[in-house]
Amino acid sequence: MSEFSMEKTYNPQAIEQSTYQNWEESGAFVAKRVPGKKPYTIVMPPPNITGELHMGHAMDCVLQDALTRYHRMIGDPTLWLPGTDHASIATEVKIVESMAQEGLTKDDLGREKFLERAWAWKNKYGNRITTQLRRLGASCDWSRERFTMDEGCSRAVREVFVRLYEQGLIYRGDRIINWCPSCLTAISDAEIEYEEQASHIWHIRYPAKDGGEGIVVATTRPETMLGDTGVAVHPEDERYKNLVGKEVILPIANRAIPVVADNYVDKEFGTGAVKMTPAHDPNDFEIAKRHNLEILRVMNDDATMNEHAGAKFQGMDHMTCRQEVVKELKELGLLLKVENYTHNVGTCYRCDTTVEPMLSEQWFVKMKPLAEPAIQAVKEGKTRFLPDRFSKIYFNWMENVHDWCISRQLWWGHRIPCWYCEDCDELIVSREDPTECPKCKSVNIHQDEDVLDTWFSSALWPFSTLGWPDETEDLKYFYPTSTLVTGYDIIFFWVARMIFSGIAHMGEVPFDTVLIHGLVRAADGRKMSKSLGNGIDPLEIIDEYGADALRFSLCMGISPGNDTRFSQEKIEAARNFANKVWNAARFVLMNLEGEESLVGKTLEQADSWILTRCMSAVQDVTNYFELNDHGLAAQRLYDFAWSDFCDWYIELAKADLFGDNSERKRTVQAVLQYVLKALLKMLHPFMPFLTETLYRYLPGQESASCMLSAWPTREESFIDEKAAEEMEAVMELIRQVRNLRSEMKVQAGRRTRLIIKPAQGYVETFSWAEGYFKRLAYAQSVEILLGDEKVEEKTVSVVTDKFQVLIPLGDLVDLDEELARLNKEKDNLTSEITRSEGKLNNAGFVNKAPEKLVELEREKLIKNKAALQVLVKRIEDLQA
RNA sequence: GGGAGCAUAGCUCAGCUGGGAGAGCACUUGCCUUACAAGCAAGGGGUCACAGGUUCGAGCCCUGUUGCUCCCACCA
Repeated sequence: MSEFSMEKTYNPQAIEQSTYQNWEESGAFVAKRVPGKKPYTIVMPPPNITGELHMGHAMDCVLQDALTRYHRMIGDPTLWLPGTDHASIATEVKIVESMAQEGLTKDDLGREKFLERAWAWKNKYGNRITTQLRRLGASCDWSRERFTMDEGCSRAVREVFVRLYEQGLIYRGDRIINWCPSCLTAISDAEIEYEEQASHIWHIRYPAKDGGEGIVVATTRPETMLGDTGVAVHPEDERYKNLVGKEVILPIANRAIPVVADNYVDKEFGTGAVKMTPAHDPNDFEIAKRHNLEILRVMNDDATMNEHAGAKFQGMDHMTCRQEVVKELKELGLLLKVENYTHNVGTCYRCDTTVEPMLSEQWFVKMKPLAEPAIQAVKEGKTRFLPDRFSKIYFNWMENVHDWCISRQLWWGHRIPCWYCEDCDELIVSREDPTECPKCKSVNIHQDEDVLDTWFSSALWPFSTLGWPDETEDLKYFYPTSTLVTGYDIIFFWVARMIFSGIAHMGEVPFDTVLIHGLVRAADGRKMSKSLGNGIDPLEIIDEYGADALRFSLCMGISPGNDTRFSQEKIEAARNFANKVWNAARFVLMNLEGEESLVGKTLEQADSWILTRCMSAVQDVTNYFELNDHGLAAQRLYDFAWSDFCDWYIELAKADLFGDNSERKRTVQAVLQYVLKALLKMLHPFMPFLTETLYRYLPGQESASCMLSAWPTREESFIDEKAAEEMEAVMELIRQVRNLRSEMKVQAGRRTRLIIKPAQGYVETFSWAEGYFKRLAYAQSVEILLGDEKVEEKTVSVVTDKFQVLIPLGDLVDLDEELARLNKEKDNLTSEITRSEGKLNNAGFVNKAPEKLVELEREKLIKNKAALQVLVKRIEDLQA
């Protein structure tokens, strides 16, 4: 035995940082273009620089890293491109918050100073994030790291904006947009979250101008009536036919407004009459356009009422105004009814403030022409979603998409490349910053104050990061990318937009496969969130349990697209597994004497068994990686490592390792080495630190780096099903003996004789396995009985289709108990036989089931019948 | 209003194209057996939500029902 020494317990802290540094410095993460060879490419969903990484990022990162490492090992030129996102609104909100603690506002600083702060923020948090990714073990190509606001990405943004503008796909116009009164910016439809709120629906009478009853409208936002410029009814509504074309008086404001007929109105809902507030409701806006109604905005940007609401309400917050309006209507006797009503209220996804639909001049992307080819591409399978059900979500969104509001009244982001001429009103959209108006040559031009929606730049990520609009070598080689790994929560925000952008600007979809994963939830199933305070910091977990344990716990037992819960038990189980692998390797390494090859070795059943199992694991794990199913791959490895390799083969190997047959010893050393190496390689995508460390301890020249080693392949010559099956029989006997001893409460250390009567064909098998029985089944001696000899001693026994084993236990044997046990066994066997016979007597089964299955059933029946015979005889003997 | 997911052991979840229900944790029992007590061995525990249907055969496919979760949607 060598002087080899490893800690008894795996200590990840001791190795992780230096291992990572070693990888990174070696340049092993840097992707190389290999002409003629198809690359494997992943662009990392860039984390926001708003703060720290959370568990969701960790999961996303780990899944990508596992795929990256797998593909690197199977020999693909592999690129995993990392980066971060400026996250315009989210970051700006954070910065404004931090400024508020110093008593500062944006206006105190001014745009320039504010942007200085923002860049400082970016440097701080951007670095923090990349550090965190390194701690997780992310093997991404840092030499290609990008930021959505770096020079290249900004150039791409500008190019796309100008192109789309030139193609008429970007336009500026007055539309109803979602306005966040707290962030003071427009936001897109996708940035709204709906919350169900208990509220009321107010029924208000608008008297007729000619003094008649007028009309009753229903509304959930009474304060907006101040901006009403009409009332709409259904054209076929008999109740209101006589009012259409006439005017009613808008109470409080005392303005006369027309009643119009429009098909949009639902006769059945409310009173069947809808007040029209075109400046504060998208539907009303559309109807107003059809009927040339006036558009009157009554709210300021901060959701207070403006001068159009009337002197009484001007400057009042709209919710206060609501109360006042209701009060006044009541006094006027025009408030007919107040009903309880719950409805969905849109809120800002960044600050949770209720958004107000408002008329505003903004920039938009015309979506229809972009969406159509994007729908087509996924329908044709050019990009496939995994799991497939997410393509439905994608289609549903794409097919109903509205024009995309892309301008934001913020400072942190890509400034809109548009200038206005103050002299001739010319609008200049340009790739280069203009110095004068191209039309009137005036130098009095100023740039649009707004920035672009943050998703405008993320939409270009798969190609802007590779150098577009330049035709770089990277772009030509790595685009389109292979797999996009992301959570289902950003399919609309991001995935959909990347797909149409890729098609529009590259002429090709950006990736083959979109692998969607679920959310990481807290142990109780709730979402991890800052407001609940139940978030878990991945770094804390790494500090305590190690990165590999975290990684494995995020992969084990997950299924594609489904949420998973993060719990103490899971991380501990993963940590224990890492420790198990560590110790298995420690044991193997302690018992090696240099490299030992399998070439020329004579394998015994146990060796063939583990090699056959190993090949099966190689095949399965490879297959699971190809299917992008991390959960199954991790599970398969766990079982193979723990059950097959540790619990069985290492235990079986001890007999030879500690024995005096040097040839056997060397064979077992070779097998242990081979299987351990294969195991470490397959585990590497999940547990890179542990496997890399152990791998480098292995003797042999291939062992410079696990990360750069070749993925194991299925070696047909190692597969010996017959030997494996014999070994299974031996293992079965060992289990049965252990079971019997346990049931009989045999003292743990007590050794006994084993008397084995092999079934036909198993004589050899059990003869050579004597050593294993001694070691693993507490046998003092093993007797193989070939005939029908009666055993006179008091024994307990087990009968299976492969053997009968008898254990003389002297006083421990209670004859009645043993008989009862055997009779129970007999019942089991009998019912098994009945079941088999029933199946085989069923013409349907015999004729229609696969032949192989029928044959198996027949064999089973024959074996069970034989076993039953033995059992019956045994019972008779005992009773005699 | 539309769509999706989930329902399997006490808990958390696997279960590939249908062919005798699995893991981890928890629980019971016995073990410090010279890799590992973060361990070893053995064990208990499940009408696979419910009702129909297809099939020789259903946890798996089809229809419906119930319960929970989520997403989308401009009904005032």
